[in-house]
Amino acid sequence: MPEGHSVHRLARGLHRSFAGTEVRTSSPQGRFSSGAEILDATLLERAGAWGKHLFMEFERDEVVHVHLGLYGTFVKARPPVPEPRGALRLRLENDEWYADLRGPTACDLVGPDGRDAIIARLGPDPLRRDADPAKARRRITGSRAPIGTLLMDQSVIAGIGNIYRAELLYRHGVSPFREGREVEPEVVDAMWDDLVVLMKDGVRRGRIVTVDPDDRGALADLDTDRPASDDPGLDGGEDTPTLRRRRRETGVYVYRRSGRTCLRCGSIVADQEWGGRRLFWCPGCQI
DNA sequence: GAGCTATGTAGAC
DNA sequence: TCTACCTAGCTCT
Repeated sequence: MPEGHSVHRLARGLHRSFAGTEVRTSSPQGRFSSGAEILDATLLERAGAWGKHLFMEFERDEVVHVHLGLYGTFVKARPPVPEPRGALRLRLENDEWYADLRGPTACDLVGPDGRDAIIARLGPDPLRRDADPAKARRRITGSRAPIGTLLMDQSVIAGIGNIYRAELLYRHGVSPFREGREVEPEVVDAMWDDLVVLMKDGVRRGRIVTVDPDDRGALADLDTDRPASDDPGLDGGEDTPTLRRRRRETGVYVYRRSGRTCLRCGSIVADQEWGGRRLFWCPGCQI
């Protein structure tokens, strides 16, 4: 599910399985046929991510840029390699692994200059060691745009999506409608530091959890009639539809919890359509 | 099984 | 501002 943490996780997985090997490439769907033909049997040197953008760098300065968009998937598995089905944009194969890319917004051969041009449009990425949070602070505290809009702008911070936006603003008590310049610089810095921790945790878990451990039981009580402590395996291991649902419900404070009770103040979590996306916030806690 | 919804962006108009 | 992308999890029947 493509917010920045999942793209980084994906890039690491592809790097581990394909870097240093000659990769067979194909585009059964046909929409990346020319690229797949050029890349076939070429050495993959590295895979990496910047925000929600994935880059696979091959020998001879060939670079593939992938953006999963809203519902793209890139799934890696061990052979036997199944017959292609559906709209399979790109398949990577070596002797140990194969990986199938479906439904991306972007899958292009861009070269080093194209990669650099894409990165130049992006703001600092909290998951990268070379990130400069001062750039994000300057963009936010110098803007009249609402902080809820700024956080989703990938040129301000790369990798945040709708969930991290909603949860980060909640955790810091900031209304999404407050102008960027009205948010104190020390609050922006605290939000950045928090985001680094949350997104690293997201990479490790493979899912977004923003609720502090002490709050999880209380939130589960609000969302269901049963205490969370009755549910071993809530934090991993066992995987059933019920557990998946309860993990999602207890993993976030406000995202897709509209109409439910805020854990901290008892207000009803609100939502509205805003800039083409659904916005979730607590009118009591976030000012 | 059908229908709905969504963690997003690029490009056309 | 609208549409394409055309997946996959969830809810309802």
